[in-house]
Amino acid sequence: MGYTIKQISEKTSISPYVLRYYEKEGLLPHVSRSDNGFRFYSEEDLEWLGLICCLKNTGMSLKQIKAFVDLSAEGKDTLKQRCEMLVEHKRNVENQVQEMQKQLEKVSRKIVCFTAQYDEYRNDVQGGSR
Amino acid sequence: MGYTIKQISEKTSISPYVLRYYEKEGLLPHVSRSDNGFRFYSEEDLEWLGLICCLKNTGMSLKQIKAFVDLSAEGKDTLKQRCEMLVEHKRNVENQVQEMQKQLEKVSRKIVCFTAQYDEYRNDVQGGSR
DNA sequence: ATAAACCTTAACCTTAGCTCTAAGTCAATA
DNA sequence: TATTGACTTAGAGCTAAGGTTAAGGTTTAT
Repeated sequence: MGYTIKQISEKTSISPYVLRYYEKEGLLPHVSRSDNGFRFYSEEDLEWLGLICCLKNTGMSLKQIKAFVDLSAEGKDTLKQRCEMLVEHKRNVENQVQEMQKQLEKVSRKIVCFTAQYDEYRNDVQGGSR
Repeated sequence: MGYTIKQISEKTSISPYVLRYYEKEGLLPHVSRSDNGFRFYSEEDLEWLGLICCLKNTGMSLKQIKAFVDLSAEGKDTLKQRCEMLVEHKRNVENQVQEMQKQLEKVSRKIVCFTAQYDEYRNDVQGGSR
């Protein structure tokens, strides 16, 4: 029932430095402490961290994540707002992905073009089959 | 038949500073000069710039782009290598996109979860329909 | 002759996200 | 009891990437 910073670090592959840094920056508030003052992470903290990572992995900045966390701290009144935030983030990422795929199309065309040039070059220089 | 740095800047929305910077970093070599020493970009330069942007937009670092450009400078012998480079880049980006979509799935689930919580909250607090 | 557009070199800036150091506390172990 | 090791804090420093600007100068058009 609860983990040390090291255990969380191992579970998440986030270094203790970063875990403290995230907490300091307000991304992961309410982490409780043992009697000795050591951080003591609950299952809930671990879940939060999961969401944070997920947002981070989809390109949300720590600043934006903090905004989200701050809203959460205000309680259920902000549920709708938070929901909208996630929806918008999702939309943004989807757009980025789409844009990326469009650019990838261009890369693909370049590849075709380069491949053709290479084939031609092979024929020219090495006279054909190999 | 050729453009000044300003014209290229307008065509590409890349600032003159950045155009010079790219050139200095070797991303866009061979830009010729007028008699007065001013840069004079050819259609080919413009095309190169297009490829550069495309690679950049798909997340290739300037360093990697330079590596690609350097290979090009070595002539047709490196055609195959360049081709492979593009193919690998494409594969990388596709993987990233896929990973992104996986993470987006998680976000979607969170949204469902938040929406449910919000609905419940609405019923609780405001007694139902609105 | 004055301003606009360009040139070069090289220093500087910004953002983002860590990463580490120093100095100290606490608990278990030799 | 002394040492080791896991933790604590505040705050400085680092890295990477990609610009951006300043200073001082030349050329070309009005």
